[in-house]
Amino acid sequence: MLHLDSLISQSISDACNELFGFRPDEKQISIQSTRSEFQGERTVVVFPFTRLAKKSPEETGDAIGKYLVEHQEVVTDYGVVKGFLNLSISDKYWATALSSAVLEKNCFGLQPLGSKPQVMVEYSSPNTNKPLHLGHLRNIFLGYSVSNILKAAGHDVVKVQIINDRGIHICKSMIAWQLYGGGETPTSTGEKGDKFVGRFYVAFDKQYKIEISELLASGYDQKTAEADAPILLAARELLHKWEAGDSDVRELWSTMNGWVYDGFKFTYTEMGVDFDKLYYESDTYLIGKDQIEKGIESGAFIRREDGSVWIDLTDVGLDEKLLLRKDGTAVYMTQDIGTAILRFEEYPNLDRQVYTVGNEQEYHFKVLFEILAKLGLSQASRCHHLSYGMVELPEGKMKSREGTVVDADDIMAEMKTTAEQLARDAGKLENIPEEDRESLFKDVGYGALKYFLLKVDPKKSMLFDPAASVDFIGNTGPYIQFNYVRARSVLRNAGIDDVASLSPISPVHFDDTERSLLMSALSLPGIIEEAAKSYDPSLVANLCYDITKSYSSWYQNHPILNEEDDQVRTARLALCALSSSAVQIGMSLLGVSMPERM
RNA sequence: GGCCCUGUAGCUCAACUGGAUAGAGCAUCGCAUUACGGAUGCGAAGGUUUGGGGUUCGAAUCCCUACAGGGUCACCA
Repeated sequence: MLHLDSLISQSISDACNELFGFRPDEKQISIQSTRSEFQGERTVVVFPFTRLAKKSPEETGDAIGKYLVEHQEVVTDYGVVKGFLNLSISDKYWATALSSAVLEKNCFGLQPLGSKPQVMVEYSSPNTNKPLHLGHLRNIFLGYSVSNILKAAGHDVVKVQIINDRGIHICKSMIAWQLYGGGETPTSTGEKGDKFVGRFYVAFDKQYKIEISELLASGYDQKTAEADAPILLAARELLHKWEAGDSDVRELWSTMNGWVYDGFKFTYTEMGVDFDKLYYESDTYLIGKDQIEKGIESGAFIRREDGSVWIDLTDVGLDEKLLLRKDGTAVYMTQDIGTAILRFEEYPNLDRQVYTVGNEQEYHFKVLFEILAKLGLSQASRCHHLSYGMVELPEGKMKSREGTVVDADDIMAEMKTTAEQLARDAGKLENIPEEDRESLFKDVGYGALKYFLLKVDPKKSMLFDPAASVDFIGNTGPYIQFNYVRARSVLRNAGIDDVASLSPISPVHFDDTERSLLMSALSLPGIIEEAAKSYDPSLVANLCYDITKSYSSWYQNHPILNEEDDQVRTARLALCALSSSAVQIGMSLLGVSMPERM
């Protein structure tokens, strides 16, 4: 909410009280931007008051408008159209709002750290056997950005990742490496560690399929063939040895995981994201098992005759769910229970926990939270699944089998090259010093990618069109960066070192274009708050675009440096400064860095 | 089949959470350049918000229903 709106809202409440003898509650007072075809900047919807005021919408609006002009100095004029009260705001208000926003400089819209409770955000948490792909990019950028936004809104944020470093899937690539690896390592082959291990995971799958079809040919039924394929049995054997602490198996396990981590680390650094703490499933699954034992004692869980442990959630409309296999080994859910509990123990001040995980796991998290509740843990209500939709390609879903998976490292490299190519085509290359190029192309290329993935409402599935994503015009990251660069250039040419020196700003006349630009930029604090509440970076992305579009259009026909009237010139410089810093702050929340030149 | 999500311009997305004549970008067509950075700006065209009911001052938004698409219901993670 605009600061302005809270002033107006208060006065409306007073007006209703004095004129009609009732105070509307906050939710009834709806203030929005005035449509451009009408006079004024803010519009109040008066319908909610008409019943209690016992007057027609027009009369009600007129009475409130009159009251506001008399009692609220920021309101200079009003007009009533149907049930809508349009308010004109004084130049003086805009000037002071601009002044104080400019004074805040790089902190505009940011709440003091720790003014809100501590929140933990989990994101990324990839399968360690598969290289990162496009879907992970959405997850990672989303989680990182939500963390930034929560921090900006004043929360103390802990960024974490759960590493699924144990389990049957890991054993699959281990057995494949033992069988076909011939002792090679990422160093010996020159491969990126995660890709190297991923190759063996694929090799496992290939062999597994061959063995299944052989078994089928010799008369097995599908289910038995899938369960009894020799290579799968070998992987299970490894899992047992691992759980028993066999030292050879553990050593191979930690070596191969090390390769994967090295590979991921490279990609994270390239993306500019980081974590405060890593949780490893191998450390938390035992806690989960303990909890399950407790749950059996308390009667929340049931142990069946074959030894497997289950929870019955049919009473809350879910199914029965397996918690421990009959051989006593842990499943995915087991460690998730342990991890959730461990986190709240380790961070006693933790208010809530946010899991950034794709929407295909909505059911899983529903079950998890329900289990925590059945265990009698109050944390259950403080867990939130930040669910996001899939990224689809023009030709449909990504399928590894069909080779349509878009690899994360590949797409990032491609974005960087495209940035360079476009700079060359635009003839901008010679203006950029050699030593700055690498980081500039990363800013622009990765910026385009991050913005492209974050501008869409997270919960919706989205289409990734490679051609459109590398486009640098229209609603794209580079378009925003470009206009930022131009604005910064104006400020440099004006010789402004410290934008705070522009304040105070005299109440010059602001025209419509200026008012709407100003309103856009001033809404940053409210948008940050809203984005933090709804875990939605797209709100911030869209605001950055709005500000940029307003700025660009304003810039086209409002001279700044060439303006002769000193007061107007200062006001315009301030507007330029505010717009650019608001955009810079917003984009940084998305994890996009803004170049000074491009 | 049960449960969950989605359906807005040719395409990709918005719409301040129930507010005025549903807005942007791309693509198409047209206009503007002695310029503080044209990787720009302005305009035209493009809509029965999947169909049908309902709720009310007012619906893309809430309810019911039909249809279409996706997800999920593993001793996988």
